[in-house]
Amino acid sequence: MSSQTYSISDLARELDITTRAIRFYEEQGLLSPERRGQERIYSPRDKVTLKLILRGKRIGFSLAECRELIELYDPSGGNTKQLNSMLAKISERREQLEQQLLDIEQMKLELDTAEERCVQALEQTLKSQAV
Amino acid sequence: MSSQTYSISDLARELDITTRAIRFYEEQGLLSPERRGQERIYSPRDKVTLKLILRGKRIGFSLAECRELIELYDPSGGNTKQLNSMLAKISERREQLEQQLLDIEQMKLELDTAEERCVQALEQTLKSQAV
DNA sequence: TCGGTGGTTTACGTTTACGTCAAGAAGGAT
DNA sequence: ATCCTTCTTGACGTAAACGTAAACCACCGA
Repeated sequence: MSSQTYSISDLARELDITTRAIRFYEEQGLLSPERRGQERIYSPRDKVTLKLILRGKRIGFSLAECRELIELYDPSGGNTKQLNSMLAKISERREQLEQQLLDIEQMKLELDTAEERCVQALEQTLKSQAV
Repeated sequence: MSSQTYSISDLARELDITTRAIRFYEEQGLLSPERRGQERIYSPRDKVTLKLILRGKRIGFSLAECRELIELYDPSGGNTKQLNSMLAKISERREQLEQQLLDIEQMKLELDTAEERCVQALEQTLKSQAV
C-alpha cells in the first residue's frame, strides 16, 4: 500500500518539463502537492493532473482552461447550482473539442494537397533532369 | 470576372477579429495584401489565408507555425532540397495532428466521467430533497 | 467648409507562460 | 567540518500576440 510519491525533479524528468513550470502551475492553482517541511511531495494523482495539463496545452488550452478542466475532474462536490454550471461548462468544452476535430480534419486535407503539389513538383524536377 | 476584394474592416467584421490583428499577421509575414496607395486591398486568397490562420490558432498553433503552413500551401516552387524539407515538415505536422486527435479523444473521455459524476451528485441531491 | 467615417503608421502597454539567475536551507558522503 | 546535490523562495527578464492610444491623411455628404 506504500502509495508512490515523487520529487519535483522526478516528475520533471519523467514528463519532460522544467521544475520551474511545475511550480508555476502550482502558483496558478492547478496543483497543490503535499509538503514534508518545505519540500514538495507529489502523489500519483498529482502526476495525472500534470498529464492533463500537458494534454490540454498540446491542443491549445490556456492554463486557466486547464484549471477549469481539473476542477471539473475534482470530486469536491459543490451545490446543485454549481453542478449545473459544471454540466454547462462540460458541454461547452465538448463543443470546443468537436470544433477542433473539424479543424484538424481540414488541416489534414490541406496537408494532403500541399503534399501532392510537392510531389508533382519533384516529379517535374526529376523529368527535366532525366533529359 | 470582377475578382472580389475586401477592405481590412470587411474582413475584420466577417472573420470576427480586429483590424489590429490582421495588420499584425501581415507584420509577421503571414499576409501581404495589395495596396491602393496606402490602403490595403485584400483578395479572396488573402481571406483563405486568414481563415487558415484562425483554424491554426484554434488548435493551438503559434503564428510561426501558421506561417509555415501558409508557406507549404504556397505554390512558390523552390528547389528540390526545399521540396524535400517541405515534405518532411508536412509529415511532422501530420504527426502532430494525430497526437492532437488522441489528446482530444482522451479529453472527451474525461469529460464523460466528469459529467457522470455531476449527474450522480445531482441525483443524490434530488433524492435527499424528496425526503 | 466642416464634421464624420475609415484608413494609415508609430509606439508603448498588457497578458500568458514560463526562463534565468541569486541566495539560502537541508541532508548525505567523505 | 565541509562539500555536493537537491530543494526552497524571491525577483527580474522575455517572447508571443495582440490592445490601446496618438496623430495623421482622405474622402464624402450636409
